[in-house]
Amino acid sequence: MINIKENEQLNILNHSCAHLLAQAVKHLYPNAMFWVGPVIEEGFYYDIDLGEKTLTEEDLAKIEKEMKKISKDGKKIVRHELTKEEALEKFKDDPYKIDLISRMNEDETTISCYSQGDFTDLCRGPHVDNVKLLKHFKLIKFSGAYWKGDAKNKMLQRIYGVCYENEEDLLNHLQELEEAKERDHRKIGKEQELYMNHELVGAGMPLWLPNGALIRKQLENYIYEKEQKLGYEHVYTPCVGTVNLYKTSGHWDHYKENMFPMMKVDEEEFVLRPMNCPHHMLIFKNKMHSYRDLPVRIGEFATDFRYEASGAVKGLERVRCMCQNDAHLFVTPEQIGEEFKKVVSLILDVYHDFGIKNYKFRLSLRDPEDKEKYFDDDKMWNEAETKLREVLNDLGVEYFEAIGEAAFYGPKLDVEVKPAVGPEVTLSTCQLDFLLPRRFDLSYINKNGEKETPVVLHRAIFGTFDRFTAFIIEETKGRFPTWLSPVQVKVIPVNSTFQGDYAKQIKEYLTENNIRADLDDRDEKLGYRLREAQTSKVPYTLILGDSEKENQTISYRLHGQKETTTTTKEDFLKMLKEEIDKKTIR
RNA sequence: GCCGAAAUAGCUCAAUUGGUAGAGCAACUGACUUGUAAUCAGUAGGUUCCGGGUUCAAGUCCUGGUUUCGGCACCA
Repeated sequence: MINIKENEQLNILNHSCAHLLAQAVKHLYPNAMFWVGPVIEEGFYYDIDLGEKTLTEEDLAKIEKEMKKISKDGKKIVRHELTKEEALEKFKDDPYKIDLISRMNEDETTISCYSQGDFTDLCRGPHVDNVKLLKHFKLIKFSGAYWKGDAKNKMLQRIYGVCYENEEDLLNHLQELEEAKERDHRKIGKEQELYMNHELVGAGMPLWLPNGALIRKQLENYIYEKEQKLGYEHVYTPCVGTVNLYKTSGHWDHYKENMFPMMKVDEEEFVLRPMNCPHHMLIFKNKMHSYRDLPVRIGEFATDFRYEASGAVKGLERVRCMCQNDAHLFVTPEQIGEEFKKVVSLILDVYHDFGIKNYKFRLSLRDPEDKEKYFDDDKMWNEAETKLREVLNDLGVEYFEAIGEAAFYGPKLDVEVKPAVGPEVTLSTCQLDFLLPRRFDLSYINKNGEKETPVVLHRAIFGTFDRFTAFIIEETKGRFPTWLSPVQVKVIPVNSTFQGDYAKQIKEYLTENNIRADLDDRDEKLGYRLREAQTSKVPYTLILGDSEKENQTISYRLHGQKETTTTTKEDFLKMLKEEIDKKTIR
């Protein structure tokens, strides 16, 4: 999909279209007041105060119609400058504009406006020079949005739209939106019986069905092997902990609102755990460590519970019960760089295996002004942030910095990906932490026989298995690579009466050799069963008839292909095994 | 949590102003015995998300809740 924001022509077009939208809204709702109408990757939006009025689908259609009408009228778009005083006078009844005008810098003497026909709006521009150039647009959706993005403020109404230079591009865009819906993991999750939800279980509490559970198990095995080879030690720890555990870690003060509420048993207070760091800290503390032992890498596939806002839960992507691919790395200060590098390399390695290409590294830093949110120790923060930058620059990894996105205990590197539908999410993360080891009074003995506090790296390569599975469903559009497919081979006898035994025999042969094979010897036409094998996206379909039986061969067809290849069962198995071992992406 | 919308058979969806809840696919039964993307016929399947209300009458209207969807806010 084209990034409209980064395409100069489309950027101007879409921003101009936002003004056209505002003008149309003003015609239909004269009391409407306007906040801002920026261009975003997928088009534009405008935040509008419509007073008591809330929009409907029909309203959207009306607005669009009015926009077409204004466009046809073909008024010129004219830029003019106002002094601050003139602007304040002109928009004196509009608190939103006054807010914008009052933000003018000291050195700015005038503020620019754009007028088109009967409509004028503050704007830096640039714009196209006539509304008639805005022809190929579509209003996509509308919703509430907080003024200035702050939940404490009033909610305005936001209308999203998109504009292109020609009808073909617009239609392409709309078609891409439709196609994105087709690969939404929630749709495929239902079609392929990967997971389900039930209102009795609760929102954000997915139940993994056999097919989904199988995929997840493969992912677990895959990353477990990788981590073992890299010197990780895996543990199991309880999903419930005392409140004191989280008071010790400091999480209680920062996140108790987002935890499932405390439960009291006799005189003890417990919570469902929202993360595993405290447990792993205590495991480290369980014995003395020499600097020679470090890094110590404690890994766990750990189930956590977070009380995500009701409006935030989404399929497998944002849930209230999740399983983290978690690990805590205990290192000496000198080892930070090297160990951080290893984590980034592991991320790159895994993404390569899965063929993941569209991702962004985000260096999440604290907002130094926000003393509330972040642990207050400037030296620690500066040290940590410098260290991460150093390593990233050293590795030559492209990244962007995000102020105010850090964890309360330290900066982090996040990997952002875009799901089929909805905003970007974090997949992998690696966080630097000087605080937690101190709070748990962790130590190791250094070269000089002195106690020293280790530094901790929190990291999750898959993030959570839930979210990673969601992502991989969308990446593959439900056409999983053979090693991940719940069913790898569908065995179909041409006629179940005549070749059924042979098919059964082949199916058994594959099953005994650890291939997930399914026999479809139903009394249905071959075409019907083949069609079903194709639509269910099974990687390999075996077709066994009289000629295969006589020659003791098998004929197979790869998903999405018409051609059939005939070979022996031994050669077929060998080929399959090789493909599965290599974890080849189809 | 906030602003909207939605919830009907296992799935995808119908049901006019409030007036007998239907279809396709799937399932089951039978016939057909099949060589590369849907054989035919029949059967069964519903407290219309859950409470409460209005009405002679509610899938439809009102109301409280749950879940889902589109955004916003949040995301250790």
